[in-house]
Amino acid sequence: MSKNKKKIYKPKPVSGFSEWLPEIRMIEQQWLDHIRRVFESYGFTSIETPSVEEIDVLLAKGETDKEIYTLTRLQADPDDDKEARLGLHFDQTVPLARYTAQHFNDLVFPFKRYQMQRVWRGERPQLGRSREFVQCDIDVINVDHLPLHFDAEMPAVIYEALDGLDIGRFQIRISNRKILLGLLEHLGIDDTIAVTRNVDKIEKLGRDEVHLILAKECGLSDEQIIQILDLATDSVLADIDPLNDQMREGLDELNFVMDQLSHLPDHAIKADLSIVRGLDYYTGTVYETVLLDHPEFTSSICSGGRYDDLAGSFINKRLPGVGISIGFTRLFEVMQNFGKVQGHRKGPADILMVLPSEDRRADASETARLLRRRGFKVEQYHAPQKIGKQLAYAEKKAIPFVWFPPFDDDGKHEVKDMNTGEQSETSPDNWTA
RNA sequence: GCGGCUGUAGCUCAGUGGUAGAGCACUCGGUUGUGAUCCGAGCUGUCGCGGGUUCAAUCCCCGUCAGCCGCCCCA
Repeated sequence: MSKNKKKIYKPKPVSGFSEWLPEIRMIEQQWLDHIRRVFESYGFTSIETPSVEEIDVLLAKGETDKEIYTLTRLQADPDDDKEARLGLHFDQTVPLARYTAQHFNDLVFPFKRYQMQRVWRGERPQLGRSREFVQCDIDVINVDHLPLHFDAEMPAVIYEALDGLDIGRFQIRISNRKILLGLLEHLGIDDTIAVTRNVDKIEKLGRDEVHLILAKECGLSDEQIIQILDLATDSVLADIDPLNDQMREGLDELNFVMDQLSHLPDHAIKADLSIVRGLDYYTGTVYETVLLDHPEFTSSICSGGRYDDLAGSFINKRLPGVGISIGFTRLFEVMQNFGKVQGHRKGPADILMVLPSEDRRADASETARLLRRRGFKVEQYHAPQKIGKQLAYAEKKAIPFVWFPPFDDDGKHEVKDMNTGEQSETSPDNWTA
């Protein structure tokens, strides 16, 4: 006898693309449902844009360092460049800009929208950094002018959204780029991107290390650096003297936002001038969020900021906006890694309906329907196997109740609580868990 | 994109220059309508892939791919 082996493709995960077992997925859905409810409670409306955009759209803001996955047909003629070049979106802000410009006449401004979709970046994956991940974005966009109140609404929404998840304490750190940029202007420093990018690393590398980098890479004098680092690490806003109008404006805005958020717990909100975000399209308020109870994970799990003109590349209108984005997959994956996400239920069913025998199937189905109509989630066992087997199935799937319909015409309904082992007579009309 | 480490069963891993093992998981059984424990039996592998050295390679050498970690960047 020869083993007639069929060729099987050994399944393996693709790095940076995660998938969960049913019990974990159930928790992920609960988290997403919660976030969605909070977003909607503030009046944000849902949109969904395609996974792909034209490459030209994705690059409209001149971002070249993002690793974009492109989309081509396997059968495409490699010499045929007439095909539209498509790429998977790497964030939800660029699609939002395109969407807003495209549907400008049909949208109501200020346009408050939320978007919870996957995005793709061709990066090297590691814990908290995937190549495919879900972001939960909220943004508000208005025409010409966007009131500063919205800058304060963002952290308020995010606080509620994150507070409902089991992630321990967290801190939303807020700053305003105008403050540091004003100082750089005052000091006559032009290469603001390099400087801000390094100031952003103060917490990670320490003040001294950043000092060295700024001297070496940006060619700043000790005096300049000390002024910059003093500002970035000074957390008492009232002590800061504005050196020009830009700084004054930034300080006023930041003070206003902090003032509006005074109802939140102290630890959850902090003005932190070292937060500047490496991205240069933010023009005012900026946000970052860290997990206080898990300091070993230092990256931000929720960031964003204000931009003066979202869709300038797509429409001849000035559309200022402010937005913030929960790095959902990052957060979920990291919390899983810390053992904080533990699935118990392997399915949604509350009740497993036992099938006593084939000729009792109609009766079991009817009982199940009755219970479903009363709002219970009921799964029917598929075959009239031994009761022990049916119970073992409920046990494995962690279904909390097992329902025994009558085994014969004179029988009674019984229900068994799988946690306590207790079993008692009942009726599908009035049973409650 | 750069650097370090690692690839053996579905999972966690052990092992040897003479083509492999444990635990867990999975399947079946321990007779009637009741799970978690226990006992018994069974199933599972191109030892990541390609080449080299050797009578002989899962083991040694080279390459390659993949994964993990750090950097870069960021959610």
